[in-house]
Amino acid sequence: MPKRVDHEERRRLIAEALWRIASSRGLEGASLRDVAAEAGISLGQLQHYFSGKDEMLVFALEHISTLAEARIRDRLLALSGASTAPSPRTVLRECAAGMLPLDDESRTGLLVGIAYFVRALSDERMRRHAQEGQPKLRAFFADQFREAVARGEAGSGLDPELEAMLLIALTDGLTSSALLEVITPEEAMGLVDRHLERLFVR
Amino acid sequence: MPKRVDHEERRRLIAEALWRIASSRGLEGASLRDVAAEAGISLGQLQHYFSGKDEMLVFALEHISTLAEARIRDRLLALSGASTAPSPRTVLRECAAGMLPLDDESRTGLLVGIAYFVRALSDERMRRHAQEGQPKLRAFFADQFREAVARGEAGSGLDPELEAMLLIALTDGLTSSALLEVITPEEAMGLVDRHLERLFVR
DNA sequence: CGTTTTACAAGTCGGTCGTATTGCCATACC
DNA sequence: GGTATGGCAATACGACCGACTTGTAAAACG
Repeated sequence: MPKRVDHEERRRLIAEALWRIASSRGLEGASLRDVAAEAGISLGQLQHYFSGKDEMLVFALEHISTLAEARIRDRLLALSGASTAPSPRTVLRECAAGMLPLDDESRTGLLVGIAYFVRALSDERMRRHAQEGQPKLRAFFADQFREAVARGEAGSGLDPELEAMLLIALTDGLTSSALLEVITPEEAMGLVDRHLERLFVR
Repeated sequence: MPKRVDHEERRRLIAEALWRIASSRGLEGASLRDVAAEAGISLGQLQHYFSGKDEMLVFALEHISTLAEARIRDRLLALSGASTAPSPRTVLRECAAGMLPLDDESRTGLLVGIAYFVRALSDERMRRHAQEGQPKLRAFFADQFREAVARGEAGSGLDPELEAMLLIALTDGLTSSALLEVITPEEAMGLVDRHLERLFVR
């Protein structure tokens, strides 16, 4: 055998090349040849690491959602490191911030996510993947709202599950507007704050 | 010349065939041949009515947004016909309902809209089109909120412009979730009601 | 040291895409 | 009634696409 190569590492490299293309030209506009060129490798080499286009797509999706999750997790860890037990409101704000296209990295990630979202709309198998992530996030948000109510930081008339869905939908919608440049990412964040301010007692 | 044909009528017919494909397979999956087949005509005939694919796409987009607008307008007219001067809250609720995928027609329209939205993300010219619609809707929503504040039906601390953006973003986000079948359209409508209930005084 | 296995390159294949070309038929007009 | 013209069909073209096959070099292993 020739030099031993870390397969996973190479696959990640290729996935990142795919993101760069998908975020600028869309997922449909990312051919195997384009991705290979973007990654600086040959088509043959790319095919050596993925059995087909579908496998590459799925791998890249799982990898990017893992990264996005980690990014938010880091954000939360940094938060709970500073003071003891951050308030639910702060946690929710920070999560929402992590879901908005506030920097180039998350912007790229969101564009890629939308490309997959579109495919999920007409692809049964992809839809399953896309549906999996949301309940987990919703449960986490709901927990935060529950905690807030328990602490008396939010009104008791507040339904944690419903508010979780509302906040997620709101963030998603603001993300769309921001990506379309109808509003700026900063305005989007301001609107999230506005929404949260209404939910939590002063 | 042979039999005279209503060009606009034919173009609309073709546009509707395009929607049916775009709503099930996405815009990228709609080739001229597919659209022609769906419309029950030959590729040559389709080409006779559109100078190229781009022109067909733009026409279909303008046509569908016109229809969606008319649908909501009808809804509002039916509303103001029943009683005198419907409350802003009712108007906003009805608009939001018109923007959600509550029936098959609006569902198809939204899927097509998303297909265009995606293209707009990476296509400068399409983005202009997409950006145009929102300010008008936002201004209308803001007017409703202003009216509500003036009538004393909503708290005076409410910023009409911000609330308009929030409601639009929320509706968009809920639409995405509903199309992905993470929530049902009825749940989406319920969440809009929940949001509106918080904004308006009881 | 020879064999096997891995990493990669290059080319080919059938298919589909948007577009352009060509031609025929039917009709309206001079 | 010839002819110009609009409606439409058929076909071809060049550029891609994803998948597959083949060839080659190099490193690990017996």
